[in-house]
This record gives sequence, C-alpha cells and structure tokens, in this order.
Amino acid sequence: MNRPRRRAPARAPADPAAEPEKRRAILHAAVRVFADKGYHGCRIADVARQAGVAYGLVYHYFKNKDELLESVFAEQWTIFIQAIQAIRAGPGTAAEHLAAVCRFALDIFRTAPQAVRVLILEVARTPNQLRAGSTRQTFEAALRLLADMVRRGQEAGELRRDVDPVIGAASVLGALELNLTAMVVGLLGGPAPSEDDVERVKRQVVEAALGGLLVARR
Amino acid sequence: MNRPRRRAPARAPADPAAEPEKRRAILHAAVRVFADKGYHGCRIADVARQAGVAYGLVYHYFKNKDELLESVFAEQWTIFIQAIQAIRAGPGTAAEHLAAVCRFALDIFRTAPQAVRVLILEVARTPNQLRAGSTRQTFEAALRLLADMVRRGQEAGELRRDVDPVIGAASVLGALELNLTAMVVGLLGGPAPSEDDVERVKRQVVEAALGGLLVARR
Amino acid sequence: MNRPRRRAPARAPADPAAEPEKRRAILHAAVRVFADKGYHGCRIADVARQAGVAYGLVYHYFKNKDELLESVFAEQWTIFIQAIQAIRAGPGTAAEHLAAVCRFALDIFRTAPQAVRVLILEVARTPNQLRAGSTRQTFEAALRLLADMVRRGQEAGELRRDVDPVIGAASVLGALELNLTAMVVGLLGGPAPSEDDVERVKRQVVEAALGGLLVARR
Amino acid sequence: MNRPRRRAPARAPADPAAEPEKRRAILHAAVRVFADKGYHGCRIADVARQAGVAYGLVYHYFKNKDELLESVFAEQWTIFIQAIQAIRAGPGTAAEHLAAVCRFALDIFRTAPQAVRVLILEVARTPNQLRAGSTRQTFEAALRLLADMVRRGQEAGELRRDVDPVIGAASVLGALELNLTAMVVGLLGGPAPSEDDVERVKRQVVEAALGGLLVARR
DNA sequence: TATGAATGAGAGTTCATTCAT
DNA sequence: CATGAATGAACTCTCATTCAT
Repeated sequence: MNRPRRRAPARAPADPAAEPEKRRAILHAAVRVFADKGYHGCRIADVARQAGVAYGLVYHYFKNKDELLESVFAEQWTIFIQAIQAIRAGPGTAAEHLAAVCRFALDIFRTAPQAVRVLILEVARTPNQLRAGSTRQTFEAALRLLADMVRRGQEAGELRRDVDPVIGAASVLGALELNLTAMVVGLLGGPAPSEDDVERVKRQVVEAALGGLLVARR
Repeated sequence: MNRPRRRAPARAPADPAAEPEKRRAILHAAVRVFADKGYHGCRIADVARQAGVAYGLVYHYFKNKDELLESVFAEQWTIFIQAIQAIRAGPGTAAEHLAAVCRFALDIFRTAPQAVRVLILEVARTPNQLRAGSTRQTFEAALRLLADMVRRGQEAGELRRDVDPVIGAASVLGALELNLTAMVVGLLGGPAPSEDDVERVKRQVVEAALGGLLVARR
Repeated sequence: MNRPRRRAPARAPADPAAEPEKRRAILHAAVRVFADKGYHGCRIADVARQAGVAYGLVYHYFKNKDELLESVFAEQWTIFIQAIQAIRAGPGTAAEHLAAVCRFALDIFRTAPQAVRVLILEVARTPNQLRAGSTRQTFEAALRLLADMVRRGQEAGELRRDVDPVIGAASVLGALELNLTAMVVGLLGGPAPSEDDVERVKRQVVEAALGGLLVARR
Repeated sequence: MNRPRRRAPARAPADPAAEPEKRRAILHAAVRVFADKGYHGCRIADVARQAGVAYGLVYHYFKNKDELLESVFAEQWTIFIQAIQAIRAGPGTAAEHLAAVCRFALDIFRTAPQAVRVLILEVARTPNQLRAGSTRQTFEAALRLLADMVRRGQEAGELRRDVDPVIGAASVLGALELNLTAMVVGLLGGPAPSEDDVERVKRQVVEAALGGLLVARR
C-alpha cells in the first residue's frame, strides 16, 4: 500500500499564533501521558482522552505515535537549546555560562517536572538504527553547544585544557541528567521535592559538575 | 492451592556450576538483543533465535519477558556492584576508589559494550509505578554505594563537604553514563571507538568527574 | 421527519448544462483514481485532490463513496448502452450490429482506457448481497441488449439457433472483456498499445468472437 | 520498525501430507469467505471463525491478508493449470483440447462454485502496480498455455491462422469467464443452476467460443 | 527438558462521514 | 456552495503467553 502521505498541517507552523489550539492540546497531553506511563506504556487513546479530543485527531496532526514523540522532544529541546544559545550570547565567562545552563535546566524541572521527565527518561531509548529523526539531532545539538562553551572557556584560559570539550560537556550534562533522574525518581528530596530542595540541589550540582573543569592549582 | 511449584529452578541457582547451559545462553542472547533493539523493540522469538533455543524454552527458565529483563539487569548490576564493593573494601583513598569505579565501568564498556548499552539505555525506563522489580533497587544500590564512598571521603577530609553525597555520587555516575552514551551513540571516537579512544576518554572522564569534588583551594 | 431534503441536486441533473462544473470534475477524477488504485485502494481524499476540490465537496455532490462509484458506472455504462441502442436502431444485420458494438467498445478503450479499466475491473466486484445499486442493473441491461441482438439475428436466420442468446451475448462480451483486460494488463501489444495494435486487436476480436455465432455450413 | 520476518512454515510444503491440517482449514475457509463477502468485504476474523481456529493462527501461516488471497489464488489456479497441462498432454486435436478445458472449468463450477467465484470475481482486482505476486503470473500462465494450444491448432491446420493465438485464447477464456460470471451472478439458470442448466451451458459455451476459431469455409 | 503450534487481547492506523464556519 | 477540522468505528497486525506432546 504505502501510499504517499498528505499531512497538510506541517511540523511547527511558522506563525505560532496559527498553530491550531488542539494540536497544542495534544502535544501537552502527550508530555503528561508520556511522563506518567512512559512512551511504550501508553496508548494513543490515553493521549487523546487527556487532551480532550477525538482519537483520530491525533493522527490528523501527527503521522504516528513515533512522530508525536519526536514532536514532543523537538519542542522541549528547542526550548532548552534556545536558552543555551541565549545564555551563550549573553555576558559572563564560560564557567558562568555553563552554570547558568545548569540552573536553567533545574529551573525548568521546578516548573515543569513532567516535561523534564519525558526528556530525560526517553532520550536514548531509540535503538541502534540511526533512523532517529530529529530526536538525536537535537540532543546532539545541545551537546555540541555545550562543548562549544567549554572550548571557549579553554581558549579563554578559564577551563582546563586537558579535557576534550565534548567529554567536558558530556560530564556536565550527564551530572545534570542523573541528578534530575534522581529527583524524578524520588532519590533526592523525596517524591515531591520542595522548592528549597530543588534550590539546594541546584547549587550543589553546579558546584559538583563544574568544579572539576576549572583551572585550579591543587 | 499451595501445591509445590514446578518452576523451581527458575531464578539463578545457588550453585553457579549447576546453572543450565541453555539458561546462560538465553541470558546472554537477551543482553545482545536488548542492546540491539531495546527492550520494547524485540520479541521473545528474537531472543530465542539468538540463543539458538526453542521458543518455549525461554518461558521454561523465565516467568515472562519482564523477569528476563530483570534477570539481565540483576546479573549485570551484580557484577558492577560487586566490583564497587571490592574496590571499597580495598586500599586507597575515597577519591581513588571513585576513580577506580569509573575506570572499571569504562573497562567493561571496552570488553562488553552491549551489556553496558542495556544497562545505560534501559535503566530509568520503568514508568512511575513503583512496581519496579529488582531493577530500580539495584540501580539505587549502586548509587547508594557510591554516595557512601563520597561520604567516607568527606569524613576523611579528602572530599568537599558542601555537596550532598548523593548529589556527588549522582554527578559522577551521570558524567560516566552520558560519556558512555556519547560513545555508544558514536559522538565520541566515532562508531567504533578504538582502544586508545576508550583509554583517553577514561582518563579524562575521571578527571572531569572527580576534579570538582576534591577539596581544593581556588 | 419528512422535512425537505437539502441534498436535492445530488444525482445527475436533468439538464446536463446545469450540472455544476465541480461535480463533473469529481466524477472525472473518480474515474482516473478508481482506474489507478481500484475502488477500495483509494480514499475520498485522493479523488478530491485529483479533482482539485475540497474534501467535503465530494460529500456535497455524492451521498457517499458507494454512490460515487455507482455514478461513475452509471455514466460510463449509460454511454455504452446508448451506443448499443443507437447501433441496434441503425441499419445492418444483427451480426453487423454485434461487430459494431465490439468495435465501439475497443474504440473507447483507445480514447479513454482508464474509463474502460474501471468498467472492466470493478464490474462484478459487488458481493453476494443483491443490494447492488444501479451497477449490476446497468451491467445486466447491457447484456440483455446484446442478447436481444443475438435473438433478432437468430430469428432472421443469420445466427445459429442452437446457442442461448444470453450465452451468445455473454460469450461476445466476455471475449471483449478479457481481450481488453489483456491489453490493460499489458499482455497484448505491451504496456502502451499503439493505435495499430488496437486496430489489429479490434479486427481479430470481432472475428474470433463472432465467427462462431454465424450460421455456416461446415 | 520493519523487522525481518521469520515465517517458518513456508508456502506450500513439498510433501503435501506434511501440510498442517489447520493451514488447509484456513485456506478452505478463506475460499468460502472471500466468495461470500469478497476480499475487501471480509475480515480476518471471519476467516478464522469459519476455519474454527484462533485469530492469530491465520498470521502464523500467512504473512498478511494479501498473502492469504494470493495463496488461495495460487492453489486454485494451480489446479486449473495442471488440468490444462494434462489435457494438452493427452490425445485429441487442439480444438478438442480447448473444448476439454472449457468443460473442465465449467465442471469445477458445478462442484465448487465458490472457488470459481473467488477466482473469477477477484482476478483483475489488483491495481496498477505490477507488484502483483503470484496472482498475475498464474493468470498469465493459464492464458499462455491456452494460446499455445491455439498455436498448435493453427500449425496443424485445424484453427484459422488469421487470429493471434493470444487473442484467440483470450476470447475463449473470456467467453468462459463471463458465462461463469453470469451463472455466478444468477443471470443464467437462476440463483442455483441445476445440473442440467450447467450441462446445457457447458455445451453451448464450447460451441459459441470455439466455433469461430475453426477453419471453415463460409 | 525441550519444542513450536496455538491463542487472543491489545494497540496502532486508516478513512468514511459529519459539521461548524 | 465550499472548506477542512473533527470524529470514532472498524480492522489489520503483533506478540506475550500457554500447552499438548
């Protein structure tokens, strides 16, 4: 069969105001449901119900379940990446930039833990096939941006040069991720971390993750 | 109703020598297949074929697919945890212990990347339901062991005290994980990292992850 | 409940000049699409796109997909049947009439192979249920007209009497159909039969199909 | 996903005695159900129920619905083709051979009208794409065999040479088909043709279809 | 132990049809 | 007349699990 798809309402419309309200609703519902039951653990019906729309409408806006996940990712990562770019474009040293990124990520968690949950828990899920759509690319984009920050810091003499920028970036992002996972999972601050918990974690994570990158005589 | 269960020999037998050869084969096959296609992306049939045994035999040794995954985890983490414990019991400072753990993890990756892949990519997959079997517990066990190492280091004055041990441990483990992911995914050292690549990454990851935890005047 | 239907102008209007242009477009598009993908293999959306009209407009002019197909049939067969009637009303012997019918059918194929394709390939598709709309009736009407031609020929002594008129008609129509199918499918004259091919086939089919019906001493 | 298929129990097993009983049952049920409701009008569930097996078993033996239809075709046509070959290998003139083929086809109809129904009504259903599996090939094989018969008859001087063998074969097969359709549909001999009806039709169809191919002076 | 045929609930996807604008 | 977003029933296909041998 394999007939050519139509798919009129493309990815993200140029004019954000033009994005259909229901498409938004579905996307938001997907975040909640994925966060709650996991990608494999939920049915399209769950998303539709959560969004308060008819079953078929999900397929009106998204080609299939996979693309829905991709879209969720794309949207979330886009926000994250834009923040990174904004931070990088702003004032401050590379170390401050990296710290700002960490804080931003942890801030998001405070406001939208579910979104973070999806981002964190489903990232590398994609099997071997590189067929990964935007997902991986976006993830890599984030990593590269961070690596670039590290490189700048190294060039500026703020950060130690004996660590590959990618490794440095991965270390920071990894520390970030696993601390988030720990919070998500309830290992840090209990099932519902208070604002103070998050604040405390935030400070310490930055400390722990960045300390090692600073040029320091020991 | 309480009649003797026939599925007696299912779990790992006390006497490892007594473990049926085919059970091993299935377990190994599961690691490979899970690593390749992901837990949800593979069928029991795939595992059976890979193991070279009949379909139904998988169900002779494992109650269901979930339990198979749990067993894989259990086995892998057991190795990891035992290594951590051995390291902790050995000589050296806490910092050296942590470094040794990192090196060990990266060593495993060099010898059995697939096993690591499963461990890494499927860890937090389990949804909200706390029904998580041994999987999460084992993951937490590892985290706690590391946190304990950090705590000891803090008590001994080697490691900075202004970071929660769990956060410190999570940061190290996270850096470890994401660097592994980066390698698995091909962002570090290309699709097939050479031994030297791995060696280089190993050194730098340890540096990056631990540096920040050391008490240092800046 | 008996309120005036709004879908008044659905069927073919009495005054052909009054038929909306878009209705025509849809009907033509349907012929092409049905021919290309088959009735079950295409969606209303395909027809609409092919016709260059909006999705919902199809439902403005046709009650449902079935009725659209029926309309296509009705239109095509109507042409065919009118031609048969015209031929029958004209001069010549019964044998000449039958030959003319065959030639006409093959001529249509030359000009509008797609229309023929639909007519041929979807005719008997309708399952057991006698609920068949105009489709079958129209098909039967054609068969009966031909049978009538045969009967006349028999009464006039031109055609052999030992063959049931319906069987005779079916044989001619069948020969016609399968030769058309063979051309459609590419077994006669290749994928794109030339005009000469069609001409040759035309002559021979008439010969083959009619020869046996002639009263001839052997 | 598109994972490689396994499909252990291949098409038709070499040793017919080895063909699983249930596979047979499904195939037979498919013939009945397809005949009754048409390919598109029935669900796999119908076939399974009719066969008295579980839903999933259909997919154990057949890749999908399409392949099931193909298998039905293959089996039926195979019988037909083998009969043609047997007839051709036997004694008699080409004309007698062709007549024998017609009679055979009509005989099958008497014994297994449903099978014929499927064969006839679903033949050319396949859309444009040449992706047609065995279906078309088998149909063409039959046509070619008949054309070969015609050619032999022409060489032997029994049949007129001014008709392309393929056209001649198509004409016979077409006459056959449409007369069968007429019976299937109820236009010849009513909804349930008696044995005598069939016998009468048989004789006349042969007469009508072949008469024209004989070399005869007129 | 070992096998693989058999089962059937479950979920993704399609698409005819409706309806508010 | 015209549009296309919205609806949801229907159906195919998958695959974990069972069970007779």
